[in-house]
Order: sequence, then structure tokens, then C-alpha cells
Amino acid sequence: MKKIRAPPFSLRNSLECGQVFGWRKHGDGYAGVLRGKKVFVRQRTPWLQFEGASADEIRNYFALDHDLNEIYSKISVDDRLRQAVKEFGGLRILRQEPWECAVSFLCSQNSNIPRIEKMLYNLRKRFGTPLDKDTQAFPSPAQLSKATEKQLQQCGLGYRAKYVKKFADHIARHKDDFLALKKLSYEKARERLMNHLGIGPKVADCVCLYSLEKLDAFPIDAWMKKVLEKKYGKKEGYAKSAEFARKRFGRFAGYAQLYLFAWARSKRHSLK
DNA sequence: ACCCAGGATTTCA
DNA sequence: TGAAATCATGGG
Repeated sequence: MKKIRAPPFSLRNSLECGQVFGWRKHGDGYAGVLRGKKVFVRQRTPWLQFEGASADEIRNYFALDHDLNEIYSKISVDDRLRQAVKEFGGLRILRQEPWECAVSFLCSQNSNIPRIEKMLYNLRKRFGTPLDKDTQAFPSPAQLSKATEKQLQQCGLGYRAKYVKKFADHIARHKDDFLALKKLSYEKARERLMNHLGIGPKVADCVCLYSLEKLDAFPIDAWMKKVLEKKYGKKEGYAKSAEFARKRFGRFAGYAQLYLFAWARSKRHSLK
């Protein structure tokens, strides 16, 4: 088992906050797949122990280069954020693979986290490359484009099957689209993502934030909408609310969003 | 049985 | 242009 000294970091908060759906608890750590390889990770402060990937791959995926102290100082603009930062300290926005991230959030719409995890598990199980008896890599665009819409529905995707099918067909033929997106500005990348059927403002923002390093993206889902309405008095539409958030929280608004999201879900009853 | 979910698209006034 | 209906399905 290899190990690296981790800066302020919480593996649990980062993997269980709802930004990613492919890891499963295994003993006192987590098992998952990184760049097509089976990986196991566990945290024993101050060490992050891992096997199956290189130290650079781990550092990059878990974004250990993000300066959390700087980010916290920028987003802690009110008591609510300070509380969320305290409660979910060490939560980092990961660098997910854009393709898997996009499919994940295509599936996420109008659903809930347990069910999303199930859909994605079904996709891996049925169309991914097996790595061992209970681990499958997430299917590549080519693998997923071989699935029929009906098969995707059988994985529990419902009406989202059509969206995923069309998306997979397109990406399979335009392999390098995501490489280009990383180089674009947040606004341009978001705009291009939204040209795909089924990708609207919220899904595009999630892909930008969680896989394209656009840390100023501010996805607004049902939870964030409640927070913005009940706690910040913003009842306006998506664009204006997101603009308000970026102005309030600054260039790391995406981090503020994820901490608020985690905070809101942990307080679902008192938030209502 | 009911409401909701990390929404987006289509339809209709 | 903007609100309302519709989409497929499972968790709570």
C-alpha cells in the first residue's frame, strides 16, 4: 500500500457528498476505478493510503493541489458558510473524468442519489469492462454507444435513456470534444454542453464544476433552490440566482455551492 | 396512495 | 415569453 501525506482533506466528505457516484465503501476505505484501473483508497491522517494508481494520479483526482485555506477564506462570507466549512471540512471538489461525469449528471436529473447510484452501477455492470468479479470500469463512449435505448431503460434510466444514447453516439464519434472543453472558458464550455439534448443549465454546471475545473460554476438543484430562497431571499430564476451566488461567493463559488449542498442535505428537516 | 428527487423538454396560453 | 404539463422510476 502506497501513501502520501495529505493536506487538509476528508476522503469521506469528498466521496459521500453527492458529487460522485462510483465509489463503494470497502473495509475502512473505498474501492473505485481510476483511468480504467481498480483503485483502493483509505485515509489514516495524516496519510492517504492507496493502491492501484500512481501518487500523481491520486493527487490529481482528489485535487490535493487545491488550496483549501485560500478557498475557505474566500467563501466564508457569512455564518452559514462558516458553519458548513466547519462541518464538512476537508471536502474537495474532485477532478472527475468528464465523460463519466457528464453521463452521471445526465442520469441525475429529477432523481435521487440512491437511485442515481443504482443506474450508474447498472451501466457499469452491463456495459463496462470487468476488472475483477465485483468491479467494472465505467463504459467508454464506444461501449455505451453499443447499447440500445431499450437496454439503457432496463438499467433504470427511464426517459433519460434517450439522452444518454444520443450523447454516447456523439462522443464516440468526437473523442476529443472534452479535451477542447477544458481549454474553453466556463461560459463557452457550458454553452457547448447545453447543445446536447438533455443537458440543461444545471447538468452543464455540474460537468463544468466537477470535471472541467470551472470552479466558478454554481449548479442550482432542488436543494440549492431551497437554500437560496429560504436563507438568502432569492426567488429569481436560474441565471440570476447563479449570478447572485458568483457575486457573493467569488471565483470559488462552486466550492461554496458544494458545501451549502452538503449542509442543506444534512439539515433537510429544519430546512424544509 | 402520495410526494419528491442534484431537471429538461415540449406544449400551450 | 413564460408558465404548466410531461417525461420514467424508485426512495422515503
